[in-house]
Amino acid sequence: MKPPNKGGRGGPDPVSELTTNRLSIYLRALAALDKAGVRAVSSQALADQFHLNAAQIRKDLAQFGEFGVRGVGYVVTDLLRHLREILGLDRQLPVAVIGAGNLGLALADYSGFRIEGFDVVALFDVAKHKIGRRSRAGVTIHDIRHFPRLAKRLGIRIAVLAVPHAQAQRVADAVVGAGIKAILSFSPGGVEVPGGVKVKRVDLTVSLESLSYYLAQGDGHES
Amino acid sequence: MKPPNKGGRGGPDPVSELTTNRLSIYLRALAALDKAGVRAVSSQALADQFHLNAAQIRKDLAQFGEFGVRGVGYVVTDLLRHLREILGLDRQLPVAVIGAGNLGLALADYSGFRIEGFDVVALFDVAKHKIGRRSRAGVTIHDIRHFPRLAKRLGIRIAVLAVPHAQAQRVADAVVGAGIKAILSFSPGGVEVPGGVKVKRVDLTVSLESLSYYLAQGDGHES
DNA sequence: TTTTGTGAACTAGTTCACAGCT
DNA sequence: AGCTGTGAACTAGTTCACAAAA
Repeated sequence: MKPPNKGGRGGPDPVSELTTNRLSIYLRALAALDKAGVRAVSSQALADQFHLNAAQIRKDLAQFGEFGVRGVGYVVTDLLRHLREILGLDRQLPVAVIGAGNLGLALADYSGFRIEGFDVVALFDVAKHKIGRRSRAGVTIHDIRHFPRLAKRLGIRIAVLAVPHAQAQRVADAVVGAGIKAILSFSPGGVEVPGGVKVKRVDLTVSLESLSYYLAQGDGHES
Repeated sequence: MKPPNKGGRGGPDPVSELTTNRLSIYLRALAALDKAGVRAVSSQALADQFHLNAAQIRKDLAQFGEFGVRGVGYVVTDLLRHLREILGLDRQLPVAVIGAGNLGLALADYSGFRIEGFDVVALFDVAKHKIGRRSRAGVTIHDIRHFPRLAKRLGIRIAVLAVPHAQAQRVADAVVGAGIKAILSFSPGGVEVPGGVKVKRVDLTVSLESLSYYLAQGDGHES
C-alpha cells in the first residue's frame, strides 16, 4: 500500500544497485517463462527455477508496486511489462562505444545488446586511420572530437568506454561534458565523474585476480 | 597476532569476495605508487589517493598477516609482494578463451590480461572453419572437443566463456569435466557448476539495464 | 488454500575509535 | 608523535515467518 515513488524525486535513490541488478535478472527469467507459454508464476516457483530467494523477489518487486495476486502469484506478461517500464526499457536507448580497438569493436557488434532495447549507434576513436571505417556489423567509427555534436544528433544516452586506462579519465570528462549521464567503463581502475552521473565498471583484471586467489587457496590443500 | 590461515584448509573460505576484489584494487594502486618511486604509504594516504576507506584497507590486509609498520605505514614493495602471493600472481596462470566470436577474439588479445600474470594460451570453438586459424595476436583456435587434452597439456587453470547463452551450460560442463576450477563467464544468465568450482560472471545486459534504470529515474524529474 | 507483502530477526559488510606498537 | 590492527558500533542486505488478501 506504500506509494511506489514512481518517477523519482530529486533526492538520493533509495533503491539499491543490487536490487536493480536483480530486476534485470528477473526480467530475463520472466522472458524465458513467457516464451515457454507460462501464464502466472509464484515467487517460490521463480526462485526454485532460477536459483533465487522467494522473499527477496517479493521484496524487490514490492518496492515498485503491488504486482502480485495473492493466492496466484505474478501474471508473467504483466510483470514483464512493469519490469521493462521500471528499467526504462520501454524505449530504445542509443549507445555509443568509445574506443574502436578489439574490445570496442566486439562490444559494438555484440548481439546480446540489441535484444533488450540497447542500440549501438556509433563508435568513436582518436586514431585517424580508423575514422570513417565500420565495424563488421556496420557501426561507423567517428572522430572522438565530434562526440558532443553526434551525441546530441543521435540522442546517445549511454557511453561504453573501451579505451586504454591512460585515456579513460580524459574520455570520461569529454563524455560527461557532452551531457552523458550513464557510463559503462571497461577501463581498469575507474574514472571520476561529477554527481548525477552513473558509472558501472567492468574490471576484467579484478575478476581474473579474484579467480586467481581462489585457485591459489585451492592449490594449498590439494597438494 | 591471529594466524593468517595461509594455504587454506578444506573448509569454506572465510575471506569474502568483496575483499579479494579489493585486494586486486590495492595491488593496482600500490603498483602505481611503486612506479612513482614511493617507498612507504599509510592506509590513510592510500585511501585518500584512490578513494578508498583507510580502516577497510587495514582490515582487509590484516586478514592475511601483519604487513604494516606502526608509525610508518606499509612498505610498498613488501606489500606488493605479499599481495601478489596472496592473489596467486607469483606465477603465470594459463587461460583459455572458449568461443572465438567477436568477444572471445577480443578477450584473447586483450593486452590488459598479460600484464599481471595471465596468459591466454588457447582459443576454442565448435565452428569447423575457425579451427586452426589464429587471433590477430596469434592465439590459435582449437576444436572444443580437444579441450580436455589441451587443457592438460597447456596447464590451463582458468576458462573464459564467451559463447552464446544457449551453449554456455554445455561448455561449462565440458570445462568442469576437464578439471577446470575457475571460470569467468560472459554469458547472460549464469551457469551451474558443482561445488569446488568458482564462477565469476560479467553480465553486460545486467550492467546496461541497471544504467537504464538510473536514466529512467533521472528522466522523471528532469522533464 | 495459496501466495503476496512486510515487519522482525538475522547476517554480512563497513566505519569508527582507540589501545598498543614503533 | 604516527600509524597499525582490531573490538565495538553502525549500516546495509538477506531471510524468516506470518497476517492479510484472493
